[in-house]
Amino acid sequence: KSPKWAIAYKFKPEVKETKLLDVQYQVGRTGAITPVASLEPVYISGSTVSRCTLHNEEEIKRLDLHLGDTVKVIKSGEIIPKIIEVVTKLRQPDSIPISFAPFCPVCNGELYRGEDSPISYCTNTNCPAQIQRQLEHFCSRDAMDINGLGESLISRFIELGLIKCIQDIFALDYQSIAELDRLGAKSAQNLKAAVEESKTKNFDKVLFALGIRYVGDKTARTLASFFGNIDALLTADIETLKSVPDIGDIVANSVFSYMNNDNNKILIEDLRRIGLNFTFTSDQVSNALSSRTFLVTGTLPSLGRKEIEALVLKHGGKIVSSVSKNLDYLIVGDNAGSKLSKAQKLGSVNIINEADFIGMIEDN
DNA sequence: CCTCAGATTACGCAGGTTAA
DNA sequence: TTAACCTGCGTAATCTGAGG
Repeated sequence: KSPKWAIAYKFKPEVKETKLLDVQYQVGRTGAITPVASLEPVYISGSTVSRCTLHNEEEIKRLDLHLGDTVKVIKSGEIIPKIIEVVTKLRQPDSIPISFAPFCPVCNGELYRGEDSPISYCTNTNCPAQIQRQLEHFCSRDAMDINGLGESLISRFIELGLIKCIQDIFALDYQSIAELDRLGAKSAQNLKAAVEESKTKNFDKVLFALGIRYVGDKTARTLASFFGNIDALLTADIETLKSVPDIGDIVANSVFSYMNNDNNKILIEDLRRIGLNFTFTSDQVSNALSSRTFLVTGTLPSLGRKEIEALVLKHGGKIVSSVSKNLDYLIVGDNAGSKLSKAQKLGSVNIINEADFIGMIEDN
């Protein structure tokens, strides 16, 4: 068995030194506080790096970061910036050690960090940052896919008081939006069309969009197809939830408490009234790919990845998110990266192209 | 207890669209 | 033409849940 670093460092990464200018704290959808380093921009392996995640409090301690420190930076896998260490001999003697944010950087709410968790969470459920991230998640491509309503527009709409909660997305006043700076009649019309389009999304996307803790896109689909509709989920007890394949104690409890929270019940009823889809419609047309797993890497000649992934599901196959011995087929396009080399190394994965894949399903 | 995969959070680039 | 923004492509690190 090869050690982990053999995959991570296929090429010896380029190491550059730069300065730590600041540490900012981001608040995620779940309230997780993530420290991010602001760096003096430095050119490494083909692009300029100016920010770098520090993951959590322990990582800051491990590196023993001080403000203004000179740090060594690499791009892991040629993509993701990482601080590997501090050049301590260049440290100013009076420099201040970085201490983790004592409160939520956005709402000043108390932070909570569990006994054996390295991650701190903002405990204020009304934290504006959390609400903004929840809205972004709801509109995002893999959820309701409301084209045009991204990070910056959501932030503007919140500031203008146009949006306070998910329901408000469906009650926007497009005439006043058309008069906003840098928007116009065309933008407003596009946005309206995108919001309407989202009402046709299948139940699994809606369930994912709600942003229930531990329920990502795959778990959402599992739950949607098992229960079939929201009422079955709303009334499911813990035991029933745990009986679903791939659902264990923690996820079952997370779903149960979401479904039994009064605010969430109101949200679901409002969205149902607005016309969102709370019943799962199977779009499966054949069993040609049943019990086989697929993954796409690179850019395919004619189909987008989302299209391929939809086709796999339609024919009864399963999409996985990483290369492992459980992967049956890797569909490879141009500019494939580390997934291809990992699959070749494993040897057990069938490596195919778009045409091969089409061939597998075309008689159905 | 161990292994694997999913969930979450993160960064960079190219390219398209739209308003100004 | 340009600025601003979004989309859609690529990726890693970390933690943690699920299940053998």
